[in-house]
Amino acid sequence: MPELPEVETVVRSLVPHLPGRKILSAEFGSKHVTPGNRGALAGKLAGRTIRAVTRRGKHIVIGLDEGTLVVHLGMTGQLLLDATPKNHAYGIFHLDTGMLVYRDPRQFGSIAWHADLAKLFAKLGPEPLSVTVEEFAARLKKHKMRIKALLLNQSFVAGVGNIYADEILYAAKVHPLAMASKLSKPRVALIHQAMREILTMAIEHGGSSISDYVDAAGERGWFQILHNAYGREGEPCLRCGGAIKKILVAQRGTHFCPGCQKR
DNA sequence: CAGATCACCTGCTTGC
DNA sequence: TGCAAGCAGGTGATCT
Repeated sequence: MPELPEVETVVRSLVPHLPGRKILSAEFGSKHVTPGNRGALAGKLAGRTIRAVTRRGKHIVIGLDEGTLVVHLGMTGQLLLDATPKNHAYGIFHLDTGMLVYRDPRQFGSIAWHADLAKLFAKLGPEPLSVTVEEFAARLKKHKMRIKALLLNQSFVAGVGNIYADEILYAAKVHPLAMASKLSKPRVALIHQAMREILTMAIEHGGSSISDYVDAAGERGWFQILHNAYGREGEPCLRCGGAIKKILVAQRGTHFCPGCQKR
């Protein structure tokens, strides 16, 4: 589910509600989502006051009066405010008023407490909505990788996932298998601009709900209706009318238009 | 370093 | 209808 626009939407839906609230207690029920000593984690959180909720890449960063709670939604994670815990609720935070529930059927997400955020984020690339075109171009030059694989690499830019990588390359008319370091300056600028526009528009639409993504209030996003490439295999390209093709790049399903996207 | 392969886990869709 | 295979928004380990 969750790439930068979805995580940003979840964060924005939490910001009006969480800061100032106190975590009275917490319970965790998955050794995958919360590896290690789950009782110790609950102990770390009990009594803490939430100061702020922000985002870094695909991570939800919940600043506490002592340390930081970092939540990653993996593929199917949901952070729900004042929801009744249903199946797959592997994290429950009892607040002074209401509760916060973490659901994650596939358990690929993670919940952890960190004293040192700098260490956790040391290998993360820049934010795609903040990185300048100059820095973006300079970083591209350093990698002999396929552009699609590079966009997915969180140490290159933090937050782009499989849906938005496809949409960005479609908008920029760049073939997903193009070699990153060999892209011309104008094409790099097109990718950079497309990245900004697509992610910004997706945030404005509350992200993309393909199957189970919802924000903290349980609201679905609407950007999926504006997808031009992702999930449109065999359907006509909205620019040239040719069929959208699906191939495998970096082991991920990759949708593009062979007619408009050149290497 | 690039990148392929596999693994983690559940649930939904597809094909026989 | 039933069942097995395939696939899914992510990431990290391991091997070539």
